[in-house]
Amino acid sequence: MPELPEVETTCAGIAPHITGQLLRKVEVRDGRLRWPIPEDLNEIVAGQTLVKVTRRGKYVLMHFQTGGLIGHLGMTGSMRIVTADEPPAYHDHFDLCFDDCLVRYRDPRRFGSLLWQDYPLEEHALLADLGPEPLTDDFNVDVLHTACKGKKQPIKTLIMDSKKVVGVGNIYANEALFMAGINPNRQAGRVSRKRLAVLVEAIKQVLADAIKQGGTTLRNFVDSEGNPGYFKQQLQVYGRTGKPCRHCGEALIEVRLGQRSTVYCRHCQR
DNA sequence: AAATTCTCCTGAAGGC
DNA sequence: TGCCTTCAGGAGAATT
Repeated sequence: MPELPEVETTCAGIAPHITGQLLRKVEVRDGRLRWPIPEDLNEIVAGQTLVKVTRRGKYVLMHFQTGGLIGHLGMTGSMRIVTADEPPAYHDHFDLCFDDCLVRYRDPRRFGSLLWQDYPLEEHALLADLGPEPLTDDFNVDVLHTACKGKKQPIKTLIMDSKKVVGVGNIYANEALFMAGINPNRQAGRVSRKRLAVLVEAIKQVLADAIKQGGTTLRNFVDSEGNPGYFKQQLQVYGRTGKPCRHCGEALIEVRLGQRSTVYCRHCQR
């Protein structure tokens, strides 16, 4: 499942191949994604030149002349560069056909999306209310402290709320909370400012480390097979229910928070 | 207003 | 071996 680091890796992987190129056509084989791919998308964007590729949260933004494509990889989406003679496989739902190559989108569970927005892109409903980027200075202890003030919701669900901060998925939320020594169940408003500062740094570090990992698996990513980057990194808690905490040895426990599996150490995380 | 639950989907994994 | 059920989860929508 693509998390922010995988999206970052995807953007970095496709950008050099398509930046400055003319988009000839959007070839949609199955437009039934999270939201249907707009019927008139090809009419709008075909013939426009790609100016740049950026990322906002987990959204891939392809900036053209009059607006941009807003892509999301959902749970199982991937974008890779292929040549025009490569036949599409099952679940390859659309191609962005540029002059020299195609961006081929594959997504078995179809939780992803492809939408269009005229400039300015941030006016799109999906982008308008997003919180700060976690790896910039816009995400800091002041912002998080304000967001947590008076909140009774668990700290874990708060940091996974894209209106508070973008790009913190379930895996990295688990890992960051372990790194910060904070119990995922703890009410957000009852985490001290000092500990929130530690959490901010943990989130930044976990994501930055994963981007480094993602960078190392870029080739796999483009090749097709290969595990996503986070499988290669040393996960401390996610997927380790019942196994010994790497700090104290106590068995890690799992609970459900907001329908998401939450793993933590009762001893190390308060 | 805030917090929780539901929803989309398919492939993998587990049970018998 | 095969069929069934359960689970995973991003994140907006719906509900409490």
